[in-house]
Amino acid sequence: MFYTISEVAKKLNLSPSTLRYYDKEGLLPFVERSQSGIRRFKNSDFEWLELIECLKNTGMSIKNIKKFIDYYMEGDSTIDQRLNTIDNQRQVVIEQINQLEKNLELLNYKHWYYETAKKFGTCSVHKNLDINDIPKQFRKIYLKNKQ
Amino acid sequence: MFYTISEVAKKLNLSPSTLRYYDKEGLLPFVERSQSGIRRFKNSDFEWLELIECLKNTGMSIKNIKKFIDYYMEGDSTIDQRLNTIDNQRQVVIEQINQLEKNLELLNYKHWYYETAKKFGTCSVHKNLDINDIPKQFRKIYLKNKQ
DNA sequence: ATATAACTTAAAGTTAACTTTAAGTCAATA
DNA sequence: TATTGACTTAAAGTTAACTTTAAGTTATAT
Repeated sequence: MFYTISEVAKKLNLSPSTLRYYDKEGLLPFVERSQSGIRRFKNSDFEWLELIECLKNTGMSIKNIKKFIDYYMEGDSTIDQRLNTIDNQRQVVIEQINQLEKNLELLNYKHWYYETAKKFGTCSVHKNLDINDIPKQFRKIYLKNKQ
Repeated sequence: MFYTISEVAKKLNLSPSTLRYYDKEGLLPFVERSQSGIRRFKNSDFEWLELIECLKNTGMSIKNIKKFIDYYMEGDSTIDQRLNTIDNQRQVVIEQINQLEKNLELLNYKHWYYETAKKFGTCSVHKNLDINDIPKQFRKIYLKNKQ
């Protein structure tokens, strides 16, 4: 069972030209062609595309994704390098999640800040707020911002 | 207490030219200047810079950050819009974390895949693996990839 | 007073990751 | 057989977010 570039693009919510660009950059050396040069994507290609999307979405550059694909094309002698790349990226993702959770805390604080301001009709309510009016989880950041 | 652009850059791990670029794009209208035109950052400016970094790190464009700052400069009449922007971004971040956690699952699977391949010295070990050799959490994705 | 290091602006340059365009080929249907 | 729509490549264009450069001003230490 084969898929055309448009079918694959639709499935992955990419544009055909993006897939052609990936191919040009060396990310899809395993994709076969018909006699006349048309790309014929197999089911097993989707596993690769999923990994490429994963690496891309977690911030790896096209160039570094290509390095990984190149390792793959080299065969079993590069298992170590591929394991390293994966483990590296796992750490990257863990760090990204931690960072996003910190960002979310700040946004939660700002949500409370503007909710409160909305209730009182003015941001100046925050100038004379008692510490007990502030939800516990926001007290630290509230005081830090007051300095 | 005032800070120069280099001091602020150092504290935030940005370059001075990035801060000047942000200023040019309208992100720092609250930063004061000395008589001779040199930027004088106050302590309260750091709260803003922290929020700008937060919005930037969670994917908001400079243009949309500027919109938020513009709302702020307009005063209390824009509390609603600012609350909306914050709530929107909270949803964005929650979605990003969910996505990253999915990505991490795939990377964890690939880690196991290459760890196993490393143990056996070849990726072809995965061709004739029994279902019981596969950690439970990876069975679904393993079978999906096999098709 | 002078050197030096940090500041200023405006404008041009860079980079990554696409996206579009132009010109052409191929396959299926009326 | 002719048209239509999908495919192809190469190359140029786009966009966001910086980054660098050039030319000049200011503040501080000797």
